[in-house]
Amino acid sequence: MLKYIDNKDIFKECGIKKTKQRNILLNILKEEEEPLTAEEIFIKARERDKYINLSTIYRTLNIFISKDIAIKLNLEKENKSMFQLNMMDHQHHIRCISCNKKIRIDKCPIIGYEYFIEENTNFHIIGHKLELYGYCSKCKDKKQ
Amino acid sequence: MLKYIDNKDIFKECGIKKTKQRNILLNILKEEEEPLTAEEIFIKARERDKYINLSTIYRTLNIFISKDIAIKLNLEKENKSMFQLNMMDHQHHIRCISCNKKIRIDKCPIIGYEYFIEENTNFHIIGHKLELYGYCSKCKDKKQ
DNA sequence: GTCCATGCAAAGGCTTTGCATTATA
DNA sequence: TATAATGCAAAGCCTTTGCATGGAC
Repeated sequence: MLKYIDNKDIFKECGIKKTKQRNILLNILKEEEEPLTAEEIFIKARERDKYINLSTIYRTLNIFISKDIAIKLNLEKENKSMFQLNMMDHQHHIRCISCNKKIRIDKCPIIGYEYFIEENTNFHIIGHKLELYGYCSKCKDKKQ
Repeated sequence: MLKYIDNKDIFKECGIKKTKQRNILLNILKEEEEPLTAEEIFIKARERDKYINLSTIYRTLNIFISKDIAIKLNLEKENKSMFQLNMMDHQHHIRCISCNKKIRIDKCPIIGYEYFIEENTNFHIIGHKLELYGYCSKCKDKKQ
């Protein structure tokens, strides 16, 4: 899991430079269980670097997302995005009900929604199972 | 299902006035299977009313959402919201793994995501099953 | 006739971008 | 030293809001 890998190695693996700002932001994401808005991240970052700029936050988060270090969530009630460390161990699949082909879905739509549901139901959510099903591209064509 | 209920009755039930603009917008949502951005709705609406304004679109959609006529989706890749007729027949539950209590989740996090997955996988999605589980508020407290 | 809805224009809020400066490899 | 990252300010885009006008009940 990303959380336990050294920042230096993560940056190296992604081919991006290690900077003080990126280090701070990655630490914040690692420390935080829940998704954060850019502004919340900004506030936390300012506690560690008095001069870090909001545009650096956004630029860095976008790089993290493109490198799959982080994921971006858009909760329904919010009109701002939330960001979270990419929990890479979490996987879902979509299954073809005709030929049984399976493909992996690499982004879980429920992360972030769990958080939203927790707020609304007062449940503490431990996990979920999601199964999507339909017709794969080949079987879809055959049907027509 | 909302789709087959007369607009006039929907407005009456919600206690809002029937206007030409609201009628047009509700028809657009009823006709469309897929979620639309405010701008897409605006363009379609302009074909039916040359003078309808974007702010009316947003205002009306927000009213529709507050009345549960429509739902708002925030897909991860987009930074704008998408809107869709509320398919009220679709339900999920969250289950307490301690006392087995179940509560209904009234908004499905997968609607809209199916659409996104279809684009990325070329599947034609027929449906999905989602099960969330955790500890309800009472059992959560007992544990502590 | 009253109150709510609309159009228009302007403002608000989140996010991105251009450019000069600074820091990394 | 060359290249990439940052800070700052400004712009961009989506969405909301104030206000006068128009329309529904």
